[in-house]
Amino acid sequence: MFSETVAHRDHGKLPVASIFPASQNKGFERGSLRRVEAREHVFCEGDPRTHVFRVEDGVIALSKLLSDGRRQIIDFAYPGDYIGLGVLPDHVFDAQATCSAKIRCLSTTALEHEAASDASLALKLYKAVSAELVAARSLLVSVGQKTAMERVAAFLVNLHARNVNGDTERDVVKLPMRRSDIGDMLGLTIETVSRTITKLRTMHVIDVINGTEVHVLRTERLKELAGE
Amino acid sequence: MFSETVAHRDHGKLPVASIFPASQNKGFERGSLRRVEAREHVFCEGDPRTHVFRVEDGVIALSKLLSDGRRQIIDFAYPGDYIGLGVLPDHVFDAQATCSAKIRCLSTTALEHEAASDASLALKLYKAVSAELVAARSLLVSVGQKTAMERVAAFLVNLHARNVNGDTERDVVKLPMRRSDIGDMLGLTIETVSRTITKLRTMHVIDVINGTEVHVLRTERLKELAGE
DNA sequence: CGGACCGTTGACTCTTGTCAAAGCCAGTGG
DNA sequence: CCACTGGCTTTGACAAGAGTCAACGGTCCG
Repeated sequence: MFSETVAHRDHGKLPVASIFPASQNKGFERGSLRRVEAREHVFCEGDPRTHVFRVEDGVIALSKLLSDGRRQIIDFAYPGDYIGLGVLPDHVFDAQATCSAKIRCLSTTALEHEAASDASLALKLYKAVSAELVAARSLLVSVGQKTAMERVAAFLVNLHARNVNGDTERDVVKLPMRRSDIGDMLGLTIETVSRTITKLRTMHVIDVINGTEVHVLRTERLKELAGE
Repeated sequence: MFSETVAHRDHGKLPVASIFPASQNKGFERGSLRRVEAREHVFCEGDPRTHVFRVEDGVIALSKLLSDGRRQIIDFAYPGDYIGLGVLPDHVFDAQATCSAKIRCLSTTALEHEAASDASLALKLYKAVSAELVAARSLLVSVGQKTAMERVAAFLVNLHARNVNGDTERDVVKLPMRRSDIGDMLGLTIETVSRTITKLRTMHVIDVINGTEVHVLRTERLKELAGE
């Protein structure tokens, strides 16, 4: 069913920043590593929330589905990000790899048990979720108020700011997801996403290689187009 | 003429809340009460985050502005809700009363100092922010994927579920905000909001008294229209 | 080579936005 | 008491941005 695609072997150093205190971790750092193929689900909405995951490699799309199949991607989780935090017993969204990925699995019960007596850990959870909240609201502003051009530009600026490539190729933004993923995140169709990217190309603001690698030619112009 | 047009961003007049000793502060219990007139700002984006507030009465709209004036309301805070939680030193959105309101002011520094050594308080913060995150993502799904009718219906269902009126008048939903506030939350214009509400009336799903009091006539139908 | 999948492009449709005018209600002042 | 004013909502006519449907093209892989 899932064909074996060739693994990325080139993943560089992983972000060390962890919400789990190294000094007193009860094995949190060593949760089992799991490989997830492109399009494979890590978990679905409604699944019991037995684990929290840290993305080690690849990208995980977090999404919610309507009954008729419409999908809203609420976040992309990149290496170093945690997914599945929260206080509810079940997951409230789907998590699905957009490309081949690796994730570390961490026990929810152990985490919560630890947090109940460790204020600094609880505060780290607080901060992690607060950061997610800021991101969600930022996306909400895009989707609620911006034009297609502004949304796509803001999306690219956002990816650009993450600087996933490290210092080399500062102005190259990889798009490790399909047009449909971008569209489902921005509340646009794949056709509109495609047309908008084409327009950015004709405006010489970006260049696109193989449809997946965006070269930002005019950063400031792109930021202007992102609409504040 | 002393009507409520006090306040375009008059946060310079923000009264300083009294700071209760941290030792007595079980996090959320104390703080001075402040009255906020309709349209008055509690704080603005960029203001130093010196206080967290609990809504005691009325409704506070939390919003973000684009440079050209477009506004996205990211949440309505009702009595019992907290506003201004987070980890950043400054506020990242505006908070503005949609109608006359009362709020309790709580010192940020006292709260954070307390939370640093009290895991249960820190966990409460974690849970409060997690709940905000769930709400923000739910709104994101509406704005990103739903039609105008579905958004308005979902908005009404959401208010209906809060059951602000207590047990009496279970199917009456007060709208203590303007059409422009609803529109800015749902990513619609006031005209579209108005037309959609009119359509719901002609469908006999709701009835509207004085434009501000919605009687839900067919709850199930309204939920269907909300699109899952 | 052929098929599956994805992205691009074009023609056309339609929901929602824009602009404009009228209605409604509350508060005010003659 | 009633006309006037201002803020907000409703309604209508029209425009436009994004969606829909369809065809084509490129790439990967068996």
